[in-house]
Amino acid sequence: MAEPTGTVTIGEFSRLTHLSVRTLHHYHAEGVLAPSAVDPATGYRRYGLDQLAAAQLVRRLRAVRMPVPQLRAVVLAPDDATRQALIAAHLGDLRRELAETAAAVSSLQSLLSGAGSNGAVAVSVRALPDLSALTCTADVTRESVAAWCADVFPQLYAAAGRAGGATGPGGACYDDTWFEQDAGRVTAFVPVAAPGADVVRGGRYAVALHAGAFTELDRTYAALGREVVRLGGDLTGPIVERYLVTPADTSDPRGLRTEVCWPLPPQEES
Amino acid sequence: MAEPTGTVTIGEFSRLTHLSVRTLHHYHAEGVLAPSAVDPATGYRRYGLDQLAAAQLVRRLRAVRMPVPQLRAVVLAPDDATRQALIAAHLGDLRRELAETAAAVSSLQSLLSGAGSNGAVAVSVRALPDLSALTCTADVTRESVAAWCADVFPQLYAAAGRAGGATGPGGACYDDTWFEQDAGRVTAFVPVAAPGADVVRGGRYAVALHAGAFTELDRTYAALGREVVRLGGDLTGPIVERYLVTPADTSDPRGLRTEVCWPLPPQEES
DNA sequence: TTGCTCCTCACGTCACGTGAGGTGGC
DNA sequence: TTGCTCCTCACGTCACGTGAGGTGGC
Repeated sequence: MAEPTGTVTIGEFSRLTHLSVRTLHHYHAEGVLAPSAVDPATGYRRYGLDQLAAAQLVRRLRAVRMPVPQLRAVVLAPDDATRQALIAAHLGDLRRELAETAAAVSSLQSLLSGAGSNGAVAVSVRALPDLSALTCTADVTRESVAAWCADVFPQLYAAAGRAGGATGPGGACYDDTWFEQDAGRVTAFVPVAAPGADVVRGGRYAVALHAGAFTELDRTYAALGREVVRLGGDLTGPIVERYLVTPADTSDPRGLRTEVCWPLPPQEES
Repeated sequence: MAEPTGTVTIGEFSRLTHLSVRTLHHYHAEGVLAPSAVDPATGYRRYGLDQLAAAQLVRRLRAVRMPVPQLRAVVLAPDDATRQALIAAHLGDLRRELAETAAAVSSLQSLLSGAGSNGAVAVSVRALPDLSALTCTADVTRESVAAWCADVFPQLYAAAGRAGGATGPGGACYDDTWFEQDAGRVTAFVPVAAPGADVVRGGRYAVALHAGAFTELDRTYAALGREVVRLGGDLTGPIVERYLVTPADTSDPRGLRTEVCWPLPPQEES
């Protein structure tokens, strides 16, 4: 009893869906919305009226910025549960994106309002001792580093507990290219007294205490780096962050405390 | 008494600002963040530490997706008031964008929940008479059409009042390419009894009543277009929308009522 | 002198928009 | 037969990322 559904040209389908002809070409090439028939001689496309529902869905998913490959996965989904899961996953991404934008806006406003501006960051010079510590090293990108830390630090602290307890706050070493590339080798560590542990090399460092969210760290980095230059440093070498108050300790980003340690060249004799 | 501020290489500046070297190259080429000096022999760039503040601002503005040309306008702004105004304008754009995304999400959800789905749209066939009306025609894009209507309809209704009053709801004719190109010629009209007015041509139309926000119109268009095809129409010719309940009448988008009229070919004799 | 940093092309990405140049359908 | 629609390249957009291939600085 299914009504035979008619078929229409690409121009007509364009007017029905409010998708441009070029966009329909694109979706055909990408396998997102293939016409129901293509004339083998002329290449003319015909679309079925039963494709209108899919076209509406595609239009709305693009309106919420779903990437085309995911779009294809949605329309090719074998069943409705899969489809719903893909869409829900994207809406989750979108929610995170919006939260990041909101955070970026307030970060911008705090920069403009000049809160804690211009050298309010105190920088000290310290000789940090070698530390015996439990460590974990991996190649991490900036966008995955928060998740990686949330995964690895509980494990390190648990292991430290079994080895007699942590003897100081945990931290991480970042290859200096990490801050140029937004990706690279990171070593997380938790200091312990156990003799068999790894060693985190100490040395002479310029140290600044950062109070607040990790997204604001660049302000502390800039102030600290300025001092490093003044002290004759060349801004190379692995940077150490020590997490004094972490997201595991407080849910208020303003309560976070992070020590940033930038290596200095060995002190000259004078 | 100004401290002489040192200068650093591009790699060092990259580590200080968390902007990649390639990004700094790009901002130099675009005139957003030019280095304080370029070695004429080698092309090596040097950045001043006094450029750190500008770099931080640029980084935050990009984090809220300000386009690079606007970025340049911000850093080149002659005074702080101009700068603040440009930033505020962008934050306004951003707010509108977020509102649109939120609307698109709820539109998607209403599509998925199947509210008013599958042919719940009633389509009737009517012969519309020629109308004498006050009109206003312009080339308008989809993104500017709401603002254009909000501008032009009050003027048309005011003029209609001086001409004896509107004799029916206002509306607009859209060239059929408008829905393919998202841009084109639109004629807004308000019917009046006055003899000297323009004439909006009538004819045989398939008509559907759309209840709800304009962003949901594509669903009514699809259902209506399906009927037009069934009735032998070829989906060409100018489409008429008549605004029975407009944003000027209600602040609840669900209360909006729009009649969509798609032209049909002249009735065949049988 | 050896690495390391820096340089300039130049192509790739993403989702289409925009002609260019040519052909089919009524 | 004349317009109109449709077709396929192919380049442009935007903000960089990613090598390629070569040179300067310590």
